[in-house]
Amino acid sequence: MPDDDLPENTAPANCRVTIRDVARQTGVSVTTASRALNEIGRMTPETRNRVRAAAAELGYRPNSIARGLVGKRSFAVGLITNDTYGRFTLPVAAGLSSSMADRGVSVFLCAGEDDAERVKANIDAMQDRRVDGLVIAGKRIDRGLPFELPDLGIPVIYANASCPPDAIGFVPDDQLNAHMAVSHLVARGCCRIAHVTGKKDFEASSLRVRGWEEALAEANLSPFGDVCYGNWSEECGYTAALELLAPGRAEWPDAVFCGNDQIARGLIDAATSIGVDVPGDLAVVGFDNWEIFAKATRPPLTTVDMELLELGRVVGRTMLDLIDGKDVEPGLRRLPGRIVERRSCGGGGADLEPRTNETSRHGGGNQREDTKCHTTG
Amino acid sequence: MPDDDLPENTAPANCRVTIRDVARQTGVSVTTASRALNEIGRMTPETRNRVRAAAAELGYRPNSIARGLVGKRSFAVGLITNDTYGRFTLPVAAGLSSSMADRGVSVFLCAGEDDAERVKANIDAMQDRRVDGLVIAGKRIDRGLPFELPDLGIPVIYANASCPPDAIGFVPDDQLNAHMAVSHLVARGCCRIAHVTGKKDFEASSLRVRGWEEALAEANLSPFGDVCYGNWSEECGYTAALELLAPGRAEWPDAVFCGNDQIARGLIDAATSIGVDVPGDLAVVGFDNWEIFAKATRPPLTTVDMELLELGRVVGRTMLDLIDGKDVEPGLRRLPGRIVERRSCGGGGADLEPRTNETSRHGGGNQREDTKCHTTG
DNA sequence: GTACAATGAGCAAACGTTTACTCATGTTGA
DNA sequence: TCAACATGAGTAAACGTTTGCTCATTGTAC
Repeated sequence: MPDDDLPENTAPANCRVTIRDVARQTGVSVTTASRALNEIGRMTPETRNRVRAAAAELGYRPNSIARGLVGKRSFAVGLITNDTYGRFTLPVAAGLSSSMADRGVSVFLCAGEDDAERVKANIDAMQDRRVDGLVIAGKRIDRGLPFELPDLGIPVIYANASCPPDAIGFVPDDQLNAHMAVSHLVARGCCRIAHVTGKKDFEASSLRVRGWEEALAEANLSPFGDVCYGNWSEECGYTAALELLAPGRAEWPDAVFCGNDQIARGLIDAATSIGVDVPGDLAVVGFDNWEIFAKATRPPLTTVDMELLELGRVVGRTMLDLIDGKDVEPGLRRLPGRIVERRSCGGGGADLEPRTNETSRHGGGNQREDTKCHTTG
Repeated sequence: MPDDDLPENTAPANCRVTIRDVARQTGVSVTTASRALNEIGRMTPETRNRVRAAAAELGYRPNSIARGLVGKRSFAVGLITNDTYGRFTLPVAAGLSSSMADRGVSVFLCAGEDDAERVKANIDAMQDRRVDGLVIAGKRIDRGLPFELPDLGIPVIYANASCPPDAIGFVPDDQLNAHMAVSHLVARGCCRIAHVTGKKDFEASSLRVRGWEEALAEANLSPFGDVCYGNWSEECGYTAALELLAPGRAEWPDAVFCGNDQIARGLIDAATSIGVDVPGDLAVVGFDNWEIFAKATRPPLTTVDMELLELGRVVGRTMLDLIDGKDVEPGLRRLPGRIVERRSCGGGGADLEPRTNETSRHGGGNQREDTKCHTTG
């Protein structure tokens, strides 16, 4: 005959303790146990504490699957990404994951790989799992899903990707970030600021160009020459530098704002190779704060950090709000980054290193100090 | 009065169609519908087809949560990683995800961030979700979890991380990969092959050193000088090159096997800067096939690809076997990579680019062709 | 002393599947 | 002709929670 009215638990060792065990141990019903642990319902503090104590003693942890089946929430979200390389997605994913984990929400990682069929299959799988929300993450702010997303009945947030008009999206504020970078150069006395960037058809490029122009205009300066477009590569920075600093030119730039850190790297290498001192003769600011590049340049690179980790966290927090049913204004939000100061714009950055003693083509002086800046004003 | 004996489905639009709907539509019981769709049990082909048709028509997709509750499987695995940067984890994760996705298994991404508490919390969360298995991924083959993992009652696989004696783990075969890289140099006629690598206390370093020695011994060659250890950085490659190629030396190497692509990058830059032609005077092979570096060197870098994506796939397939109850021999498996040929060892690689016309310190000839190789045999 | 509200707790249904059993209906073999 | 059996399909329990409802008890106001 059984000791209790509840059935014996004869489960094998690997089977976890359920709320029934807690209830039996405490001598209350499953209902009461559930309510005690979820801090809902009315009951004697004494009962609540007894249930809690039993749960702790038994090492009870609620089964998320069962909870997900009965409740409306699965406490999981899906992250669909086409960025297999992970350069942009991973910080976003890490931020998302950490901000969700604190609230008991887990993240499914789905590698879409730019293949529409695969993405569809992943989204189906996420629906089958009844995820509470979906994050679509990309590597380009002007590229989104390869197809229109139907109404899934769950919140969707686009992260670092383009999103439909009425959706909710978060991207780095490229224009503002560029503005910041250029203003940083202006504040350090630069007035002939060139811009070397990536492919022209990237929205990121055109926004950064606009930020460059805007910051210059704000300082009553004109753009130094035309924008040098390239393919985001180190080589294109190298080539652009040789052109910008060609001996035959009437005028040299005193600073270059680069569209990414690789370009900056190539540009600094080229400048150095022809005797132009960075930052003495030429200040350089990069974009991305990709440390593997930014710290490897001589001197280390002052650059823009897009704060993708924080972007991921914001996406996570917003998703939690949406899941909680709070209203969130639709639309695209552009999040500011920050300047990471190192040495390539002069001054002392965070990564102080012994100065190299390269001879400057311009006599080692800081050209910026010697030359009158003409303004457009 | 209801049209059917089954209750009306008055669910809102965002509520998905259940197996009851399929059963009702077909006029069979839920049991039969379930069996028809799962291809089990006995029934008329006609019945089975009718159920299938109804399911397709209604767009029925089984609810993974319900399925997970009743079955022993949740069709999900957890991926715990401490590699926030993602350089090593992301290919592994992508491979894992893709090989699992084909079998209907999703992957939870947990960013552990080297914080034991966080990792524990993540593992708890995964247990609460009743995952079918756990993958512990790392960025160093000689570092694992910050604590001993208790018996979870589910399969655990370590990927690119150290694992306890009786566990199952997969790592790149550093020794073999190094061996391949050096043999590649030997096959191209090099005989004074130096090795510049990262930190001495990394197991990856010592294994690669061993592979270097082994391949040399196999070719009856002696190591060229001592191993140059560094911190995996570009700068350390640069410095090492200046030392190895110093004018005062009695003998110069005719090849360098580098512990990663950044080192190779620095080394090639240094060599080029002092007039040593790569690959004319010096062949260089890297490690990692990190394209952003391997393709940016002049000439593009021949290097070792550790095939981490494939490693992830193998981990996935093994995990599926384990979940299916198949026996897998415990222990650490070392997986081979492959050489990616570019231009830094001579010959034509995949990434042909116009040759630069740098003048060689050694007269532009290929030193390797001119010099007798002394052997240890 | 009665009516009524507040309190503490339990019953049972529900979530959407899967699956061990049961059962009616042919079908076969002696 | 009847037992034994194969077949096709259904019943109901189970998975581990949550939650709407009910109910006994106690306290309170009239």
